[in-house]
Amino acid sequence: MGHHGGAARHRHRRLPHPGLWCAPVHRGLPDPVVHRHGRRRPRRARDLFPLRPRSPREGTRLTSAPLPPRFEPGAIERRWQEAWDQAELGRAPDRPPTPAFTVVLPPPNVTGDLHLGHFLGNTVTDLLVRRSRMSGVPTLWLPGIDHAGLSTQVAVRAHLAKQGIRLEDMSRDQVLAQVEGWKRDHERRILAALRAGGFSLDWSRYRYTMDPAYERATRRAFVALHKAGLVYRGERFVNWDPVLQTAVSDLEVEHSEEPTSLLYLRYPWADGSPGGLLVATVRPETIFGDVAVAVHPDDARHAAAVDRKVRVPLVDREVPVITDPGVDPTFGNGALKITPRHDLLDYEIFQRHPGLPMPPDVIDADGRLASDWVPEQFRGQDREEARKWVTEALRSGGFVDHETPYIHAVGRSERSNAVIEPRLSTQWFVRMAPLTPAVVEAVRSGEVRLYPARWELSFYRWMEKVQDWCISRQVVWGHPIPVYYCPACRHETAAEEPPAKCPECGHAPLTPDPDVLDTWFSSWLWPFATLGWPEDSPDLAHYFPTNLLETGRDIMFFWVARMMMASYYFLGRPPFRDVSFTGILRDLEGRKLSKHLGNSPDPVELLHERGADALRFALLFPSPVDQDGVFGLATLDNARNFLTKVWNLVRFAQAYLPEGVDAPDRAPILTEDSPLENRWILARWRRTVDEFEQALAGYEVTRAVGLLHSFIWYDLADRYVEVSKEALSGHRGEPLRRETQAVLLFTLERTLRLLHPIVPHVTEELWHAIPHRGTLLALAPWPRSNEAPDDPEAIVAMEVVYDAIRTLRSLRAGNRLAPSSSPPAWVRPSGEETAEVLRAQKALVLQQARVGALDFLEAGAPPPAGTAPSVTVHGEFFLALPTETTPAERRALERERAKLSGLLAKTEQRLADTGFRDRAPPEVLKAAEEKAQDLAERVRRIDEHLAADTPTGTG
RNA sequence: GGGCUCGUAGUCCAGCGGUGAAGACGUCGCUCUCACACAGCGAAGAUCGCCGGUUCGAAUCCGGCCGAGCCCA
Repeated sequence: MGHHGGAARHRHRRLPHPGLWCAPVHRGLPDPVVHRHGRRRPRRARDLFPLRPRSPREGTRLTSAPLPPRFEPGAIERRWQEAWDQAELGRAPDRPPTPAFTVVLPPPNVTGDLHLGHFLGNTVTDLLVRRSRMSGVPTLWLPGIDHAGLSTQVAVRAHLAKQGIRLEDMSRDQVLAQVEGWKRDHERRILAALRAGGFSLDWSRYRYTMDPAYERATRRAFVALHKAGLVYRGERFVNWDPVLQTAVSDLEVEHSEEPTSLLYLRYPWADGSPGGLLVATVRPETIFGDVAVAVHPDDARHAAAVDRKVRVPLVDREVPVITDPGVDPTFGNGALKITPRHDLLDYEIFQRHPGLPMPPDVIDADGRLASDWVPEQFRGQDREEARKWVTEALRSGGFVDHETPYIHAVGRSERSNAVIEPRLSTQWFVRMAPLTPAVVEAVRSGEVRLYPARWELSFYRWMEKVQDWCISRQVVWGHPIPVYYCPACRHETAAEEPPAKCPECGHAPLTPDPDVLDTWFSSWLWPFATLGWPEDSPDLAHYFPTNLLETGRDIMFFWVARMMMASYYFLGRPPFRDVSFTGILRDLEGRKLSKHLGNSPDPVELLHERGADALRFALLFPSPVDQDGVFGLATLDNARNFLTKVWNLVRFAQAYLPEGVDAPDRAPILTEDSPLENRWILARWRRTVDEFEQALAGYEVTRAVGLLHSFIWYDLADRYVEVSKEALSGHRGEPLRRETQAVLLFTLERTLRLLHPIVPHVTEELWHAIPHRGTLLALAPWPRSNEAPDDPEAIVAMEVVYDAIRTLRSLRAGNRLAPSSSPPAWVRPSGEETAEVLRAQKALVLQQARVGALDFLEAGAPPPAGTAPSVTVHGEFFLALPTETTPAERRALERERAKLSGLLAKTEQRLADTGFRDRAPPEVLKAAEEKAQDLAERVRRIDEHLAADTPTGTG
């Protein structure tokens, strides 16, 4: 494997690492269900209403054996991953017949391993990608990795240091060999992790930022920008990392506030007059590079000092006192020493005063004092160390007037944590200003949308003040800068291929630029370079612009913004339509999950312990994707419990579905006689699909997953299954049994399809355990809500029924009735509609509330004796009690009364308010009036019950 | 210094102008009822950070304060 040498020849059309994860690849699809334990399926039936008889040609699979009682993810996940590979599930067509849905994977850095954040982003993407694929849209999710130049070299450097080897002591080739080895190792681990997560990537299009074609694209971009004058070389202030000895970009510097000491130094007057000028500094070690002392022109305190000369302490060099508006008069004493090579502000002031001499670097590339401007005894000392020694010397020389504690803004290199040394040096830069307008306009016009949209503000703000981007790095690992210098005429040539001789003077050979490019200079081409740019490739035509970028907002500026710049510049089009920012995962203490803090579990380990599906579900379910989310082990337990629930739901269905059932092609046609629960579950399913889709359209993944979760658990499992058991057992007649089987199968099968993009493995397994059509769930058509009928009345009616059931159950539990007892109950419905529903669904109430009878009371009829009452929105319920009303029950009634009369008072108060009557919309007014009536009625009834006091006997 | 986000039951969070403030974990009862105790049923638990304003009406909008976090200099 090693390098992707093939990349240059044709586009990759092979699994990148055969043998990497697929032990022997199985030839066909795996046998779906070959479980050994479990009960034998009961019953047989044929001619199922309204299913058609099974026809053998249609690939319908039968339940071959019951599922084991417990869900064990390990073997199942491996099996289906192999099946998907075998089917080349992720592979996008070369010539998609219809517009495609494209996502590029943010390429993980070969620096390290995947962390949970990657898994979160990938799970969200896989959800959308699988859904798109099932919807019949040609779908491409393109994987790849990033060489991550500087950070990988730093990682390898640290790794070698542990063995006592200094990277700096190795030759360039040795370093490259080391880094290559590291890359191969991590690439293997990253790819194995991606696969274990069940992510349906198109491995045939796998890319690497250093494969030859990609390198060529990077060179093309550089040369084109160079030609356009947007890439230039110049001596500028850069952020210098003295440990890694390279320049880094502004974004790679992390700012923090650190305590230090502010020294007030007395610079003696050059003419020998007593006293001197007080100059405050936190960096006394740079004193040797001073060329002036500056004060603000309006600063009256120092007016007399202007144009005089002072002596730099310790070296006695004479420097002028100058004025410059850039001086902050509130800092220290208002006098600033000017060290042009070691501070950006000083440099700017220096440039406005042409008479000043340019000093040498008094701090060299590795952060040590150097140059003949530095007294011999300090040369070679490290900055930190030198600060102490110089301070000491200043003190003993009597130059320190006083010192104060000071909070200093310090920039540290993201990679080495070394304090950044601002340094004047010759580097390559990208001119950003010409690249930003198209990008800002894209977001403003909505051509590119950010989710959540509130990040747009930070986006604009950054764009407005973006500085030129330093892209040269003085390291080994990376894309060489494609510039060649002529030793003879000094001409510099930027070219995609090394020129044989100097195009100016014909001299040969030329000297290549020794530096490499910032990693992001290749990453910013990712969405189109992976599709074949700069070639006019078919993939670019079919799959670009991409539809979605799912990434962390920590790289919004590093990557997202820059990709947009590159894409608009090179292709004149956006790189993607939607950008969805994944939240940041936190632990229970609210800390960011990070390797550094040691609070970040290894996702691969979790995955092996708990299964990919559980991990995926845990990441999506309680973790707001657009906010930051909390991740803990409780979350994983939750996920496991849910998956077990689904598992058992299918086991239940298996047990009640007869042999020989065909897959549900469409929803069963219900009739006038169909029971409420069948109408209801289909209507609920339909509504769930609608809401699910709506949530996903706005990338509200958490909400979408939550909707499905509660539908499955509370509607399907808790209610429908419980209610339909009677019918499924055949106790309500054969036609109803067949209809209920059909409804159950349809709902379950379609729900597994909906759930599949979230937890693909277990749903694939379960789908194969029930009648279905097709070879893989992953390839089954995406459900449409209108497959099931809309039936709002059924939904309302079921709420009424469950209110009754809940009320009666509560009375049972509150009065400690034996579970086996089934006392009679009465209801006085609050209205005719409720009465009608309850009358029609009486059997359902009896069964679910376990009451022996439910009789309806007339409006004026006295409450039955010996009963416990409860009053709800839908009516008064009475449950016969074996004994008299308990004090506990009386207390419950009193509490209910207090609550209701409180509400009533509030509502009446509102109604009495003329402002409310005049200004509130009529429907709100009406609702309030009805509510007041209802509350008053219920309070009155409770009062009746309380007044009746002791029941007269047993019902 | 500039900007952004978040403070809702013991914990995590939903709701973002009119619903008796949703759910999950945890807690407390009762059930090992023939898919599931990784479960079911029932119950308790919240002055929606504090102060003021706008409005007929505020958890929801505005201002201030207090607390937590993030980003940019």
